[in-house]
Amino acid sequence: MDVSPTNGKLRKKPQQDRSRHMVDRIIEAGRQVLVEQGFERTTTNRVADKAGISPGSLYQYFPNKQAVLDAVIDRYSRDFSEQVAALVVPPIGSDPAVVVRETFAGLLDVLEANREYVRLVAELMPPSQAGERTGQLERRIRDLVGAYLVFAPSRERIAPASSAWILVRMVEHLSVNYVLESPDISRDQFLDELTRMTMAHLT
Amino acid sequence: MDVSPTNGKLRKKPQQDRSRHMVDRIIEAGRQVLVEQGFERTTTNRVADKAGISPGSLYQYFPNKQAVLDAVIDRYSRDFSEQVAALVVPPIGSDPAVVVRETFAGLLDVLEANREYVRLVAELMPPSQAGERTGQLERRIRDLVGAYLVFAPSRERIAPASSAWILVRMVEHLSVNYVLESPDISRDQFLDELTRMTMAHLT
DNA sequence: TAGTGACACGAGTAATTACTCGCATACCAT
DNA sequence: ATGGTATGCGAGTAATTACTCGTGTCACTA
Repeated sequence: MDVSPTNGKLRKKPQQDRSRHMVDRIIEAGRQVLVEQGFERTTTNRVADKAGISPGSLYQYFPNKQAVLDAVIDRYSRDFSEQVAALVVPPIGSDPAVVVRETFAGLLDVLEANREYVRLVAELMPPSQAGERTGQLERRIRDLVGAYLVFAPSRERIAPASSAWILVRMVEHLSVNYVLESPDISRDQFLDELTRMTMAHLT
Repeated sequence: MDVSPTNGKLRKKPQQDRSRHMVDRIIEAGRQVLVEQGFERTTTNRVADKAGISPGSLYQYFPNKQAVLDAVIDRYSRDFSEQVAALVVPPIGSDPAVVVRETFAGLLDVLEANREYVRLVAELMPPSQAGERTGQLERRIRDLVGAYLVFAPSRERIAPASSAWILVRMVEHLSVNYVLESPDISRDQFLDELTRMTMAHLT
């Protein structure tokens, strides 16, 4: 299993509709195999098989296995990123606690709507790709938190880098795990606690 | 790479000193390869090579590859568990915030002292073994948190299962990541924030 | 319709893997 | 010492892997 640092580029640009459709089928098959069989069992042959094509055809457009995986993640994260970005709606002047809570509620919605993607980057992908793996989720959430800080009343702002580290990680980890594990705790209660801890963390 | 559910038992009990020493060498070699090369590159042949023995000898005592990995984790976690267990020293009547902070400080010490083990279960091991993986760390920390709750003043107690879920995950994830990533945030500040958020979470 | 390049195929290859087996050697009780 | 048993060896095997290449088919242009 070659997990070398690879570009996610296509080897050749598909020019006919037929081949564009094939690239699509490969990515979709990659997603399915990844989700159904897990990372270890995701082989190029299996992906080709699932897509109903030959291994040779797969390599016509993807330079290597990693490129296929990258393409799968790419397709997913595009949607996800847009949805998270759309959450940044700062009603200035409102009660900060309310804004925080509503933002977290929105985040939870997005995570739930993208449960499969979340599971993919948080569970299925091997830690060897951790740099990229957590980056995906974390960067988005950091943006979200950061965007809030810009508009938040100054006394609510947290220290530049250090405390943001804590906040981002807490929010990300708790939210992701809440969605993935569906623990025995109501959504409202979860949001309450998360908000309360966040507010306690803000100066 | 066969990652099937396996027992961690030895195939044969070593009876002479010579062979007991060999089992030792294998486990130690397994640890080294795991840490130095990562999970993907940890093969039975490499472990045998590192131990300076033949692949055949490895399989004299270990039924399969997984058993070797299990043995490595086992050896580590024994130490770790004992150290965490030793942290449960409840000075009743003291200021709860102080007790919480000191307990977290102790936890941080233990994590730092076992940084290699923490990295192993949190980063190096594949998520496919997540059930066991996070279990290792999480169970210990849950014990720690739970033990505190027993002695805490009743008004500080958190709701039985639901809120404990949040608390345990927050403490575990933040502490582990603090130790692993060594972020640009002082130990005191980190402990302050962690304590404050925890106290905010307690009723 | 002929021709040309894009496309698809799938058997094949070299590398790596976990694991075995027949045989040699070291140890120990008698 | 001698026999038996525990120990150790390492070449070898079957399976799996990522990836290639020669061959044939398709679609578009002239």
